[in-house]
Amino acid sequence: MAKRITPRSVDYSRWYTDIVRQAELADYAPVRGCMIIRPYGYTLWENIKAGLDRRFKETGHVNAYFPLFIPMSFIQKEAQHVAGFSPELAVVTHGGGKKLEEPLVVRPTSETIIGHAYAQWIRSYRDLPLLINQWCNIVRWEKRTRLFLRTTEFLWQEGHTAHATEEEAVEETLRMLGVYADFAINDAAIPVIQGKKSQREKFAGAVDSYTIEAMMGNGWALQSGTSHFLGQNFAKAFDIKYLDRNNELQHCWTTSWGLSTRMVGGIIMTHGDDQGLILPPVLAPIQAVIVPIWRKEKERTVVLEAAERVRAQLADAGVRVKLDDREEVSPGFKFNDWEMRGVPVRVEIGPRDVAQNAVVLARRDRPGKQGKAFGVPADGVAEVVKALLDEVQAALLQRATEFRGANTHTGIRDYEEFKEVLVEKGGFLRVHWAGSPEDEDRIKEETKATISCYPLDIEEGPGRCFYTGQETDNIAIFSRAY
RNA sequence: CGGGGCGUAGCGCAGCCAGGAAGCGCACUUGAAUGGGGUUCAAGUGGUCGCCGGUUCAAAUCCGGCCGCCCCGACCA
Repeated sequence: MAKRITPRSVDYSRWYTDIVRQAELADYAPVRGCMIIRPYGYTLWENIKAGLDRRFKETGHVNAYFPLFIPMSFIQKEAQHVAGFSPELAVVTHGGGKKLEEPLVVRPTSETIIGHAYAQWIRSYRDLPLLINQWCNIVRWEKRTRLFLRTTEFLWQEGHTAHATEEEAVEETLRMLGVYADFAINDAAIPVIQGKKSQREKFAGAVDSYTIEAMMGNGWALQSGTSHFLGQNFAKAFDIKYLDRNNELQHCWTTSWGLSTRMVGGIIMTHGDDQGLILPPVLAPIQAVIVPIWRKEKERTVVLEAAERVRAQLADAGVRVKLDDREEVSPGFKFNDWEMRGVPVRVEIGPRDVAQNAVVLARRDRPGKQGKAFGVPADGVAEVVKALLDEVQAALLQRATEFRGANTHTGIRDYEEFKEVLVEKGGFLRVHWAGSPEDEDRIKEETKATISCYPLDIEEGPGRCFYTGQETDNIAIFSRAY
């Protein structure tokens, strides 16, 4: 078996691509920048969807579907929006063999077409708030693409809400940011920082953009979900108005928030190691895999019977389990194969185990013998496995949190030190910041680092900006970013 | 869109400079033995050499054009 993963230390991008291809998450499509999401990768996405969708419903949102095609004129109604998205639009100019009167944009996001609908649906304050989400595909003509992280077409959800007051809309924006953070931390085991985007990095058309930022295994930041306070920008562009209690016509305040298949890339780069993928149990398509081991034909039968009993026991307990009864590959091969695919827990059953009515359990997050428990009684193994899955879930979050802590640098006093730390250590540089957008641009040009966010929770007191020397309360996190 | 690299079997590559029978490793198929950390042996299957054109008796190889992919930059979830 020649399947090998390029070690992270040799080439981090190749390591990433190797995992995506070899774990069969996705393949390149015949069209540039597009990907085929394979069943294993798609099941992971389905589990992400389930975790988010449940949270959306719990917070009062409902799902709907809006069209893929958006009239070009819609995109042009909001000045910032059109400026931001024009370069990456895919446009349909012909239909049914004829040139269209008005070109249709393949949705790069749906604020405009949803705004159009909201303008018709909303009449009175009694219609508010309007809380709708949609799951769909998106097309943005990106110059440079990478599987899951940035593809020409991707899958996501986009929530779009309309509110009577600014306060309510801001509250919604932050509530959904919190929902994303809760999902990332508890389901994906990815510690994230909730923060505000700099004006330079915010969504085209938003008043303020908020983000959950995660640290990848190479120290780079990944914006893993965003929530936008849109003010009245789109309400004004699309005439989304309501009559308030005093019978006065008011513009609505709107929000939008999205999380995409990029999250899959985040999971890979947060947890994976040189053996391959490591999936958090809550989201893993297969939570436990059973590898039977035998020598002789007689052993084969009893081992497979025992393995099947364990499989049934786990399945009944609600564990997503697979019995790998392939005969053409050796147990050793299967160990490596499932490790590469990131399955959190492996159950090994051989003749010796059957003899003592026991199994061997191995956890993916601890390689080799350290992660193995021998002689686990087969009766009641389901409870043990479930507890182990919880343990692995917690351990992944803890490890990622410690990694982020170890690679977050504070107390940087000046620009020289900033550059030195960035080059030598990388990771997040958490600094006092009072610079202008132009300063931000200059730093990006000189160091490639950007402001990944202004974190919302700040323990630091006032301090001196490392760049301008000004006294400030404001904290920024700089880093290289995807 | 600029810089670099690469297109030969499913994957990774050699062959090209110096034109003359399309090869190697892995994967795949079949059989046998094996099976507690990437098993071994044997026999097989599989190719419009990225595409189009040119030179030549003869092109994977030389010449011209085009296309695609990967990496690095400017732009972005």
